[in-house]
Amino acid sequence: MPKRYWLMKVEPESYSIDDFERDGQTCWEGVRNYQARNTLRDDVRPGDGVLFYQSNAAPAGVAGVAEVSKGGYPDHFSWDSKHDYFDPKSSPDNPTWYMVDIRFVERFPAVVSLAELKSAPGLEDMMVTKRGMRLSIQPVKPEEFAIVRKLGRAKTGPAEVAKRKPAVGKAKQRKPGAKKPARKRK
DNA sequence: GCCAACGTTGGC
DNA sequence: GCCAACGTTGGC
Repeated sequence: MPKRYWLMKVEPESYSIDDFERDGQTCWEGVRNYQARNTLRDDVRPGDGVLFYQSNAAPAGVAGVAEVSKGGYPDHFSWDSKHDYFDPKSSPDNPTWYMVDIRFVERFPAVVSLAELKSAPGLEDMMVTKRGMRLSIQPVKPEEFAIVRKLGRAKTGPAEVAKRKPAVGKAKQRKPGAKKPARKRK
């Protein structure tokens, strides 16, 4: 199976690119939509490329790139009655919902906004640019992925303007850890 | 906060 | 199976 590409939505209020960069890895869970579930369960494979999209944000847009580190597996939060996304229909024997793990790859100096995606040549067919598109995981064409990454890398941001302080001592060691929901329900 | 566009639910 | 009501998503 050739490498595929996806756009995954996250609400930064729940889990932002900052959190992701710090954690290095996260599980992307909380999907409670059948079409998205089928994609996670059947199509998403380790090594696939991911555009990390922040929705409900100002501006909404792609904040960076990730890679799938674990393909679809049952979303155990769905049968945890204390969890926000608990679903009584789902059980370990017969899981209704699936999730995947993603690994942090890169962060753009600034977000590639939805408006930019909509006006960029070559992205006319990207699902996320369509009105009313609510799917939380969307397939992305390899060419589209490349264009978005190029736009993101071409950005300048605070990180480039301000000079970075040279790292001192050893890098902070962080264990990629136990998880935080990708999205949160009020 | 507004509100349009979705997806789901449930009465019939 | 239809479809109205309702809850959610998500840009702005």
